[in-house]
Amino acid sequence: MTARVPPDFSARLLAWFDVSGRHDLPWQHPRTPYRVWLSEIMLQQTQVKTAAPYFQRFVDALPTLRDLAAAPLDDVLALWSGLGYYARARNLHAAAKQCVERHGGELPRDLEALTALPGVGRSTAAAIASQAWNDRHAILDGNVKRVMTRYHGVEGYPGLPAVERKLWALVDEHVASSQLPEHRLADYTQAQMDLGATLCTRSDPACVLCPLQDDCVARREGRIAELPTPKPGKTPPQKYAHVLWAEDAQGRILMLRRPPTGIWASLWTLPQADDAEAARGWFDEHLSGDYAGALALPPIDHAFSHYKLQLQPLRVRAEARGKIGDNDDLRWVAREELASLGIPAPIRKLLTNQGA
DNA sequence: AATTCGGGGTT
DNA sequence: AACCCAGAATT
Repeated sequence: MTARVPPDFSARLLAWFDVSGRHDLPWQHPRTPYRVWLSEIMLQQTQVKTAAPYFQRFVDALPTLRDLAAAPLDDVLALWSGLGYYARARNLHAAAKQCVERHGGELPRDLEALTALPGVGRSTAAAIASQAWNDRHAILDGNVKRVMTRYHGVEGYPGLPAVERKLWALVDEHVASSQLPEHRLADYTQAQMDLGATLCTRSDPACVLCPLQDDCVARREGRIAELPTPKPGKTPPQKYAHVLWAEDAQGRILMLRRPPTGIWASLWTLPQADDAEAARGWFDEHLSGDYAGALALPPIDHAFSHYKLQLQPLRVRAEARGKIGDNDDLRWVAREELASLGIPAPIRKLLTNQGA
């Protein structure tokens, strides 16, 4: 299904971008490869409004790729704390080290080398190359998928491999257009994302303002509300766990670092157990105190994309039974120190809300 | 190629 | 509560 691309497609899009695009995003000034890369990683599955303050804080703390590579992982995770998808932070850190070792401390200007970096896939690599160096590569993120499915009337959930394959073919065809000047690939990439984010939105798109409205299939056929095809629904399983909020006489909280893989990898959390008995067992093994007098706090509901988790917090005064502190993955943490640790959002909320 | 992984915000 | 969001890694 090779769809025809009007010769003035990119010209119309760029003209719209010059007037109505976003030209003042934090990573655009200055637009260095490091800042472009960082922004692209932060913006994976994350809206601009959410990522922007994190970006500013991150580059203030770690202004260059070499700063990032030299920083402890805990510092990077702390800067990421609250942003979600923490594998992105670990991959970012690993990729920075890789750039120092293999690419002279710079991002490689090569699509394959970029894709070889952890956390960088085809679309992100193309976004970096086009935005940092105006190289001619097509991206396919959520915004572009939405624009393309509507403009070309592509049916089927865009996350399906077969549909995604069609969409890649389409965006490649668009970017190959001779009407797209060499020096405007960065703008072209940004224009598509801006169009998708600000105008061709999921619900109630502003078609009357769209530079592509005249030849948009969804618009012409009145199928704007049906495209892109929504994700097939499925009910995620409900899981339960208990978390132990143990506090010593000085008001410090016992926290542990999760393993480097799996959920909340490498983040600091409260000790967690599958059920009440296991929680009691963990307490008896590591702590002593008035477990019977523990306070059961209101349960926390947290949703992941593939399951739901309800956490039952139990707050208890305790002291260490053996030595705690000689193990780097389990230690007492003062409240003032919480801000500097990478902590999952629901746990941070629990510790902060129920404060002193 | 298909499946799995995964956190916060919005509606 | 369902759904969305500048996807990548794994199998």
